[in-house]
Amino acid sequence: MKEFIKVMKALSDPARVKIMKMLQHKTMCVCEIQTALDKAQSTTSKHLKILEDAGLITYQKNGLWVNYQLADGTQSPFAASLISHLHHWLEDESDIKELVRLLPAIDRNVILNRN
Amino acid sequence: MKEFIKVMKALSDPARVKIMKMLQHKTMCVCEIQTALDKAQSTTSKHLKILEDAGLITYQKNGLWVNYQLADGTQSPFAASLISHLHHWLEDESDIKELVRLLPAIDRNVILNRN
DNA sequence: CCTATAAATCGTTAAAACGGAATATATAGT
DNA sequence: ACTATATATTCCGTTTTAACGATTTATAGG
Repeated sequence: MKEFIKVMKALSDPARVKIMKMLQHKTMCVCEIQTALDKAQSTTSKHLKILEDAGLITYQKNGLWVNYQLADGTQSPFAASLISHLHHWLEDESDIKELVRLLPAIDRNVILNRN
Repeated sequence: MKEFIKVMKALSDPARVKIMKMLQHKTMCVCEIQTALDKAQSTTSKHLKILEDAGLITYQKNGLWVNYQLADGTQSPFAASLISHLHHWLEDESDIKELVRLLPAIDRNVILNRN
């Protein structure tokens, strides 16, 4: 029950759902996700932790960067099912479509003025 | 998005998940659900309203009684999907199994000392 | 070792969620 | 009309959640 509640709670916040929808398009670092959500860095980091604890996302460290991606669902059957459904759910929502449209422009090198 | 969040939030509380699992076995009135959950009447009533708003349950009035049952999911595709998954999800959880085991003994006539 | 920097954690505040007691509503029976 | 009663709603205290700024941690590079 706890595990189920954890997954449901994790997906009960619009910012976290947006993270899931973005990660279905590409792996992203914290600063990229933060930019896309337009939230503080600490806020973004906490949302990511909640999703990770629920088994919905995973990360790989690469130097200073932490790259987040969708989990494969092996941690939790509930997470697995919802990850799968989310691939088609909310695709027609205008805010999600807008978010996805802006995704290609969101790049860590651009965000941090490098090239 | 709002509709999705509403469904997820509705299923983010153990008491409400228990209600869903009980209703998959039988239609129940508020006083029966209240007894099973061991919560105050007002609390129970509020949980039911949240589930109903999310399209997860419906009710039929019958005199003084209000009989709640699982929704058919026509109100929301998210609700439909989760109602369906919940039929097999959590079946092995000990607290759910105990709840279901006690269900046959929970009867409005017994609760209200009649007959 | 020192500096820079991406991300995580801590401290605090405001808003939302949950709980129960008390009250209101609605319907059945007299 | 009056009473009884099953459920809904209101009010209020408590707990949880989300947000941000500030600080800490961890790693890369000089």
